[in-house]
Amino acid sequence: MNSAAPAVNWNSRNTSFPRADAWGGSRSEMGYSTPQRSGWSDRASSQGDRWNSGYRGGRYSNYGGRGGGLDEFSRRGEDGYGSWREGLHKIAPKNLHIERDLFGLPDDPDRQHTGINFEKYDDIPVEASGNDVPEGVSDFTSPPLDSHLLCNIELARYTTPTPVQKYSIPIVANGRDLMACAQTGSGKTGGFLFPILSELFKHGPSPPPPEQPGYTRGMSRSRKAYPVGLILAPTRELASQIYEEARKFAYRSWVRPCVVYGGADISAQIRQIDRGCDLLTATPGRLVDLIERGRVSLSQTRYLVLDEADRMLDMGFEPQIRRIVEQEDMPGVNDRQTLMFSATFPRDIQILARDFLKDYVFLSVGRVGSTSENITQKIEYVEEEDKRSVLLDILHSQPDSDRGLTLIFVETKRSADTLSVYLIQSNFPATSIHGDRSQRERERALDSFRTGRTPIMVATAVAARGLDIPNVTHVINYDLPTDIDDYVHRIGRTGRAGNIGLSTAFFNRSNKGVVRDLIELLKEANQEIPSWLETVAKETQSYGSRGSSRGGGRGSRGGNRDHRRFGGSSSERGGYGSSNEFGYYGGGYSSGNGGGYGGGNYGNANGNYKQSWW
DNA sequence: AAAAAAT
Repeated sequence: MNSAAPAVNWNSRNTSFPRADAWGGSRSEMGYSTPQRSGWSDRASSQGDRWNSGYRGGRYSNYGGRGGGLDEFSRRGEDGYGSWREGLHKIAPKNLHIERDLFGLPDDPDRQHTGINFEKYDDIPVEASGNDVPEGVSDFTSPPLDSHLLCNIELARYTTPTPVQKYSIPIVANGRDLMACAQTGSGKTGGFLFPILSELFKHGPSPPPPEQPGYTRGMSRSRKAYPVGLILAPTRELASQIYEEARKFAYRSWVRPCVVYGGADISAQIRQIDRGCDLLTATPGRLVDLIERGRVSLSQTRYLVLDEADRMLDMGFEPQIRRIVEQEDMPGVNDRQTLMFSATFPRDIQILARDFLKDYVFLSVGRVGSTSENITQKIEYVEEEDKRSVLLDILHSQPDSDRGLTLIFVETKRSADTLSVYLIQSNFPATSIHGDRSQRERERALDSFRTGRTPIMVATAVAARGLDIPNVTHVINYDLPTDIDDYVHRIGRTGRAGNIGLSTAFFNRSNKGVVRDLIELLKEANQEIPSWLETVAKETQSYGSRGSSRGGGRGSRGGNRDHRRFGGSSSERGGYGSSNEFGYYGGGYSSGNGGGYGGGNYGNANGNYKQSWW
C-alpha cells in the first residue's frame, strides 16, 4: 500500500464510522467492513522487526524489577514482555513469578478487591451523548477486545465491564474521542487501559520515528522514548497506581508500560524508559522535564489520556498540560485519540475538552456502588479542642475484628504530622501521608496502610482523590474541607467495591461555609441530618450558597452534563432526568471543529441539580 | 488558607 506518513493514515481513521482502519490488517472479525488502508502496520512489519529485536528483544530488558531473578528471566525472554515481529504479536511465555507479583494469589485477601465485580451495574446511571454514540458492550469478549487482553482481564478477575468500560471499549475501538465524567471506583482506569491496550495488541507499535535511527545503534547513544500511549495524572500516587494496572493488562504483550513522576530519582526513570516505553503514565512536571532533556518524544503518541482532569486544573497544571499537548511534538487532535476523565465538568474543563478533543462522545457515569447506598455519613459537632479525644473515643470503639482501614483527613500537612504522632503515642498503629513527606515516605505510608500494617492513616488532600485503597471501612473528616467536592471525594475512599462504608465528620463553627452544601448532599444520600446542623444552616443564611461562593467561575460541581448541542442522536441510559437543565454556559463558544458549543442559554450557576449517584 | 507538583 501507499506509504503515506503515519499521521495521515492516523488521521483517516477519524473520517468515517465505522472507521477506516489506519493499521491495515483484517478487521472483518470486528464486523467493520474496512477498506484496507495501511501504513502503520506495513511499516511496523517491515521495520518493526528491527525495531523490536533491537529495542525490545528482551536481552537487556530486566525491567519490572521486584528483587532479583528477573535478569535471568529476561535473558531467556521470560521477563513477561512479548514482542511484535513481522506484523504479529508474539506473546511471551507465562511467568508465574511475575504473574503472582502482578495479580496476587487467587486467595490473597489483599487482592480480592482489585478485580471485584458488581452485580448492580444496571442501577448505575449512565448518560452517553454525542454524534453516533457506539452501542455499549455488555461483556468482555473478543471481538471487540483483543484475545490476549481478555486473558489478562481474566487473571485480574474482572468478569463484567463497569458502565464506563461498556462504553469506552466501543468508543475507543471506533476511533472516537471520549470525555467521561466518572469517579475513581467507576472502573475508569480499566476504562481507558482496556481499549487502548486492546488496540495496541491488535496493531502493534508505531513505525520507528525517522529522526531516530539510533535504535539500531546499540546503547551508546542516549535514546529517546516514543510512547504510543500517554496518560497524564495529577498526583504521583495516582500515576503509580495507573502504572500498576497497566503492568497487569500489558503482561506478556509487546507493550511496555512506564511511569515517571517527580520526587523520585530521574536517572532510574530514564533507565526504565530506555528499556522500552510504549505506554507512559506521568505527572506533568516530570514529563516536561524529560521532554526538555530529550528523553521522551510524543511524536508517536496516538492515545492521550487525561485522568482527573479537573483536579489537574485545580492544581494549576494547565500550562504544563497545554505545553505537553499543544506545544511539543504530539500529533494534533485529529491525529490522535484523546480520552479525558474528570469528576466534574465545569467551564474550564469544557474548554479543555473543546481544545483537546474532536467530536467526542460525552459520558456521565455514576460510581459503582453509589455513596447513598453504601456509605453511612455521620456528622458530629466537635469543637476544635475536643477533636483529639473524640477521635480516640471513636478509634477505641472500633472493633479490631473488622480489620478495616481508617483514613483520617486533616487540612494541613502540619496537623497530619502532629496527629499521627499523637495517635502513635496513644498506641494506635498509624501513619501519615502528605505532600511534605518524601516520595519514599509517602509510598511507604501508603503501602503500610494498604496492607494493614498500620490500619490508620492521617492524610491531607493528597489522598483525597483518585487513590483506590480497598478495605477502607471508615473515613474520618477530622477537619472538614471547605469545598464540598473534596468532602465527596474523601468519603468516597470508603464504601468501595460494594462494601459498606462509614464516614464521620467533625463539624464546628469554622465549617459553616459548607453547611448548606453538606445538608444538600446528606439529603440526597438519604442520610440522617442532625437538627443542630439545620440550625446552623439557618443561622448562616447569607452565604454558603453554591453559586455565590464560586462566583460563577470554576464551579467544581459543574454538572456532569454534555453542554454541546446535537442535531443528531443522543442516547440516555439510567437515572438522569432530562428536566434539570443547568450549566455554566451563558454565552457559548463558537465551535472550532465539529460539535462545539452551541450557545445554549442555560440557567445560572445556582442550579439545584443533583447527581443521583453521590 | 492549604494542598499538589520539576529541581
